[in-house]
Amino acid sequence: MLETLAALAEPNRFRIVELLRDGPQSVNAIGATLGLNQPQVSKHLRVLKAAALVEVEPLAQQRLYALRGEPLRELQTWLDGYRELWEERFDQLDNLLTEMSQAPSPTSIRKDKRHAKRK
Amino acid sequence: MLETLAALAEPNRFRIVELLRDGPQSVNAIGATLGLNQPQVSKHLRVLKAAALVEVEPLAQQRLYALRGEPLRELQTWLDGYRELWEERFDQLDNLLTEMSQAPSPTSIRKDKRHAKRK
DNA sequence: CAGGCATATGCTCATTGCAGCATATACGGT
DNA sequence: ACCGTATATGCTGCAATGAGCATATGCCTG
Repeated sequence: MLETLAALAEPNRFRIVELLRDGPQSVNAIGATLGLNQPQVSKHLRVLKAAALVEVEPLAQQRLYALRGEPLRELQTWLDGYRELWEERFDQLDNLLTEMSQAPSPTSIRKDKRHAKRK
Repeated sequence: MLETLAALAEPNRFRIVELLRDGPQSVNAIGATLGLNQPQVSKHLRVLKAAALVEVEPLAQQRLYALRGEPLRELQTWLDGYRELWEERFDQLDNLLTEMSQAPSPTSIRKDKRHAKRK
């Protein structure tokens, strides 16, 4: 997960991923499209491959890099655990503040109350 | 988007986000839970705030940091554009290869993970 | 099998980013 | 006003990382 995020966080790698969304590409094709030098493309692809975000298929002397969905799917799954943050209507922070604003003694701050929202 | 990814890609920040999933926390509470020094927590929170992943609400001398769903939602939306990669059955790479490989020599599927080391 | 194309690797340099420590600032209680 | 608590900021050192350039490796074709 962290590896996926780190791989995607780099601007050029992000662009590569977006480019590969439309189908596999050769290293040179990627470099030409994005205006990157070939060695740099290879290095970025190496990182993406280490993160399992791409797979390679040699074709003649070329290497066709294709996007792999699995890591992205895992990201999706992880994000699903946070859906409640925008799907549900109640604002945790506001609730908490409203709740303790009527509590006169702030010395005893109980942080966890009913925030356990099921997961 | 890139900022969101970069913010999440850092291990400790990732842990902070996961921690804040269960509700707002003060800086010290976060540090205590995750075993981080206070200054470092503040710095990480700064990055998270710059990425709009958290919001602050001052309470007495404390600052309560709460998770914001919006950036995560945007990530979700972005990922939705890649759903086809794992939801649909057809494999783009295989299609492409089959299509353009009228070359009789079968592109031998040898998945050699190790690069040939230079001698 | 020599030569050329496509890609990978090695090296250096510059930048970035995180951790640690010290210190500054904000706020509340006494 | 003074002190303690809570948090933020500044500075330094160090490790990681990306870009550029040169070069090695792999593979096809004549």
